[in-house]
Amino acid sequence: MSRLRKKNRLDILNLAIPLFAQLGYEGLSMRNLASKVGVTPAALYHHFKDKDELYVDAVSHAFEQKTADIKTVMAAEEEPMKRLEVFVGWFVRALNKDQDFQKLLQRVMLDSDPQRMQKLTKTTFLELFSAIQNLGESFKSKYDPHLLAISIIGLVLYHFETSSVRSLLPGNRAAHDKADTIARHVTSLLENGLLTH
Amino acid sequence: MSRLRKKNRLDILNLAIPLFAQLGYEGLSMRNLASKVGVTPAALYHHFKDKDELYVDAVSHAFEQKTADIKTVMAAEEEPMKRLEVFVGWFVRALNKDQDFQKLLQRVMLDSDPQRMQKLTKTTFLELFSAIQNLGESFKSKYDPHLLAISIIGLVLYHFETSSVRSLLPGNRAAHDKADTIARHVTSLLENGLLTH
DNA sequence: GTCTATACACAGATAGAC
DNA sequence: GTCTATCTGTGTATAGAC
Repeated sequence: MSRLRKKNRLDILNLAIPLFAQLGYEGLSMRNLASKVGVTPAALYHHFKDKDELYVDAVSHAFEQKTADIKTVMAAEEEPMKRLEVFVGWFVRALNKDQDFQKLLQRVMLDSDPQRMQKLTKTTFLELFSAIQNLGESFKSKYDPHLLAISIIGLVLYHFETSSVRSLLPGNRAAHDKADTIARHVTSLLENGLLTH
Repeated sequence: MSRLRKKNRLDILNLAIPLFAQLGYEGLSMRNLASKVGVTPAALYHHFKDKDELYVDAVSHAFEQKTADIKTVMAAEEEPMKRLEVFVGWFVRALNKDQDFQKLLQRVMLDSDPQRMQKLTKTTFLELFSAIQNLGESFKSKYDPHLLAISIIGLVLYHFETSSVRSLLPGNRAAHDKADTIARHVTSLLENGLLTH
C-alpha cells in the first residue's frame, strides 16, 4: 500500500480481506492490519467503529464483488444441465482464481459469534444460495431443492477447502488443482452418479 | 470437572477438545481452559510444553477416538455400493452425534500454521482418507480415486459445515438436520446422479 | 485523516515454593 | 501436580493535538 496517499475505507477493506481470509477474525489484530495499511491503529478507528464493524464490512464487500454477476451468468442459459455446467464452471474458476474468497467462505461458516453469522449470511450466502437452489429446482428431480443446493455447492467447494491438506494425502496429482479437472469431475459425478463404466 | 481429583493429560485433553472445536486455536486461551479444568494456567504447563503441543494433542486424540473403527466397519462389507452406504451412514451419524468432531475437522483445514497442519494431517485425515479412497477405487468407475474420495467426504461433511447457516436460508426444513435424511440424500445422489424422475 | 501517547485487559509463559 | 506471583508482549480502544 502506497504510503504517500491518504487511505479511505475501501483501501483498508481491500487490504483487510486477504488478511482476514488467511488469519481469521481473532488471528488478525488491529495493530497488524494497521501496520500493513501503513498507518497507526488509531487511524483505523477513524474509519470503523470497532473491529467487528471492520470485519463485517470487509467480508460483505468481498462477497458483493464476487457474486454480483452470478445471476446474469445463470440466466443466460435455459436448459438445466447446461446451467449446471455454467454455474459449476463459474464457481470453480472463481474459487480457483481467488483463494481469499474461498477461505472467507470457510471462515464465515465457522464464526463463533451468532450475531455476526446472521448479519453475514444475509449479505453473502443468501444471494448465492438462492440462485443455486433455483437451479436445483429446475431439474425437477426427486431431490429436495435445499439439500440439492447444499450438495452442489459442497461438491465444488470441498475440493478447494481441502487443497492444503490434499497435497499431503495419497493419490494426489498436480492436475487435481486445475479448475478444468475439478469442474469436469463435479459435473460428471452430478450428472451420472457413480456407476459409469 | 471434579475439583477433588488430580487431573492428568487426558482429563485436560477431553475438556480442551470441545472448547477448541467451538472457539478455535486463537479463541481459547490457556487461562480460560485452566479455569474450565479447575486449575491455574501454570498447572497446564506441567502437562504440556506449550499451547501448540496441547492443541495438537487434543485434536489428535479426538480423531483417534473417532476414526478407530472405520476400517472395521467398512471391511465387513464386500459389495462397493453397500460399503458406500455403510460408510456414509457411519460418517453422517458420527458427525450428527458429535458436533465437536465436525467443527474440529473444519478448524484443522483452516489452520493458518503450515507446520501444525502437516502434523495433524498425518495423525487425523490420513487414515480416514485412505479408507475412503479405497472405497472409491472399488467402484472401478471412470473417476479419479483421489477426486472421488474428496467428493464423497465433502458431500457428507458440507451438510454439517453449513448447518448453522442453512437455518437462515430459504427452503430450510427441520428434517434436513436429521441423520437419516442426509444419509439417504447423499447415497442416492452418488448412486444415481441428478437425472432421476 | 493521521498522529502520539496511553489506558487497561488479557495473552503465553516461567520461577520457585509446597 | 498445583499453587502464587510475576514477567513481558500484545490485544482493543480512546483522548486530544496537528
